[in-house]
Amino acid sequence: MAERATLDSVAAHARVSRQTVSNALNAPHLLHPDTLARVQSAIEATNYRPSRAARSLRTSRSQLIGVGLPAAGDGVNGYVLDRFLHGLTEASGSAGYHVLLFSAGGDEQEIEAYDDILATQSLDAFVLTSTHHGDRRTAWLAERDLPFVTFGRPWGTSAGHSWVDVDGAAGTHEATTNLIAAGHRRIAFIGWPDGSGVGDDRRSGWQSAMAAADLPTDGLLVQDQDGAESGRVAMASLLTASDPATAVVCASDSLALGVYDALRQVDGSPSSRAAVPIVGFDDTPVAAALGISSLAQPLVAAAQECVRLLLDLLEPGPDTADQPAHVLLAPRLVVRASGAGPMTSPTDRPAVHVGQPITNEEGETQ
Amino acid sequence: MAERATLDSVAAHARVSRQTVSNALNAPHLLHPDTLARVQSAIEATNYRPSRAARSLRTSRSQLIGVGLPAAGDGVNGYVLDRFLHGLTEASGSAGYHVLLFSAGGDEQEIEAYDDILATQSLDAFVLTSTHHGDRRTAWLAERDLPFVTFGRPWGTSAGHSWVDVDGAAGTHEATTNLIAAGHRRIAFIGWPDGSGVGDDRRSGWQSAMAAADLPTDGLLVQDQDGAESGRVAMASLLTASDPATAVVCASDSLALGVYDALRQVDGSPSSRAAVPIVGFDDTPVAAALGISSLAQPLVAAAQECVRLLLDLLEPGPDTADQPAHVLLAPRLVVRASGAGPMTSPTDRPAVHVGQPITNEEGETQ
DNA sequence: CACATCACTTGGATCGATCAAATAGGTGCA
DNA sequence: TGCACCTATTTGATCGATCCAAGTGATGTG
Repeated sequence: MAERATLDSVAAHARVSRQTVSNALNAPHLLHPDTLARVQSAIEATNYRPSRAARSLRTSRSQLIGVGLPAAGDGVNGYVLDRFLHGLTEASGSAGYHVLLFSAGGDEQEIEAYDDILATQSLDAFVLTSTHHGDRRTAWLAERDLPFVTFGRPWGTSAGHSWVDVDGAAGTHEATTNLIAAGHRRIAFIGWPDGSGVGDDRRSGWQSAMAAADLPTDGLLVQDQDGAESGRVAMASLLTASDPATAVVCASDSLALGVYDALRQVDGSPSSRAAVPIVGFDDTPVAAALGISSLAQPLVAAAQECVRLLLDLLEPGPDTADQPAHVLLAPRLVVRASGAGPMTSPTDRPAVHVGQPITNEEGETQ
Repeated sequence: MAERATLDSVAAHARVSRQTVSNALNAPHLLHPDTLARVQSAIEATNYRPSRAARSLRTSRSQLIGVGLPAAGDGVNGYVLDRFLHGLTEASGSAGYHVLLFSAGGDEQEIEAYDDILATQSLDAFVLTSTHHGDRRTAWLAERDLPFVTFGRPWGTSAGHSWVDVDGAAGTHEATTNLIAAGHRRIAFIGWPDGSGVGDDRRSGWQSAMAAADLPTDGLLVQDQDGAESGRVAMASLLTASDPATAVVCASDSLALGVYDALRQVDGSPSSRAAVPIVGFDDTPVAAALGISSLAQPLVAAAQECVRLLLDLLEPGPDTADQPAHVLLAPRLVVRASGAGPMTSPTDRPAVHVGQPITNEEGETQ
């Protein structure tokens, strides 16, 4: 294996000076076409690639973007994070950047990591996930003029920075409207306790859709911590009500899984599953496996937007706005349940009442 | 905000030379205790941290470890990868390293990324996941003497490199033995088609446990691609057999989910769930949510081992072995199902027999 | 013909750390 | 006294890129 090629070795090979080779890469318009061609073939021949360390030292830019991994189980679930990281890696890669991970057990610990990174000048920018009320990280970063973008709105605080987020309310609104169009009137929402920005947002979409159709929501809202067990309990209570729900929108796939389970408990026949349509959130493999409808976050697109906004900060062009930008993406409703049309109508199929294990063979009509 | 502290500025502050400050960090034993203390307080006062770029340029080490993100849905699932990345970030962080992501759509694309990284000298080492038969990546890296560790055995090829893996066979063996001890005799295994190293490994543990107890396995093995639907179909066929299974061990939680669903279809009452104990693999949130037993991979420990082996390669000590090291970790059996003892005995609860009109596909037995 | 202009190319200094070798000061031993 | 030796610290060179200012011809212009 030959020695690593350097700027000098390439220059010698092409019979030009160091700087000319450098220009061939960074400012090709300065070179005479013939020279450029000669240098490029020399670069090719020696398989030259500029040393990241040297370039970084001189330019004080590392071409690295940091992402704090949220503590497991906190906020974003593994599947969502995984896909987001994928998108981020791809998008930043094609812009010449790489993604660096650092662990972030909590705000303070994460800030400590920022401090270290700032001092060692090892990162150009940050992407924050799992924004929440009273997030101290954004203020810390803003104070020091470090470029960053958050995936998630700055709940509570005013937005002094750029962010990208998925419009949860629009998603649940669409899902609910869809169910209403299919004839449902008693559509329940199972979500999280008030106070979590994301949860409140998702709930509000359901509320607005119900309000827009003049449908009452009394007895249709259940709020509990995330998890299948919560969904199970919630669904059980919704079914025993005097005027039970005929469809359910959930703030997460975990809750949806619980709901699915509760419905199976009432009636195990496969066809009746669709009788009470369920809509989850995040479109995880679980939803796909069980045939539950779900709202898919456009994670790759979100990641691309994050990178785009970061690049605006890192390499501002002439037409780059000075104001921080905000991007809100709509989730996509993935309709599954019984492979039929948008949502099953309750007029076609009787609503499930508890106590009587309805054996409904109806099957996949329509 | 003050200027970034450099080696020189700290030296001036402590009234010593550059090199002395450098030694205070890298070779403290060379300094006089008094000098050391003086320098350290100067470092403290100026919040000095060595520039990564400069250090990297001089030492030609980046303190970065690369991890190729496997294409989504391929091999490792998001949850497992997430936890592994967490562990890796933590473990390498405490060793002074950071984790860099790069996308890897396939072997070739990944190798291209290696080439780039090699040329720019931007990474010190690699961690590979999702090793498979005929993996070209390891050979490529080994040829060029690049330090790397795989999380996953080198299936098929001989092991010329260090690796860490989870002993799937030991896990399924333990689970099966446990079920046998609880009185089960007809224990099925639902896995993947022959040829995938991981799948074959997990199957073999069940086989050896059955053999050790002199139990026949005829009609108890079903192999199909991963996914809940496969599990559902497999379980349906197992139940309709003349001598049906009373317990099931699965190669994945996805399959286990399908099995769970198929059992609910037969009998929806909650207590009967435990009648046919299910054991999944990976201990994902789905298993936890549904109360399915599962084999948890010690991902944090695996990540720590990966880092330890990498450090042996990167910073060999006097007592470091020259031979590549292999670490095999045992998964942990997480028993859930009905909160009772290890596994439910079939004598306590009647096994589920079918007889109902279930239309079965007669599927891939063998 | 001198001089400014333009297109292209070059050499020197620099980023901030580490490596290698040299220096200053003390101690031991002949 | 003289020389070797050890400790503690300093000086100069270097890693490989980019920035900056200066240098070379060729051409156009008054």
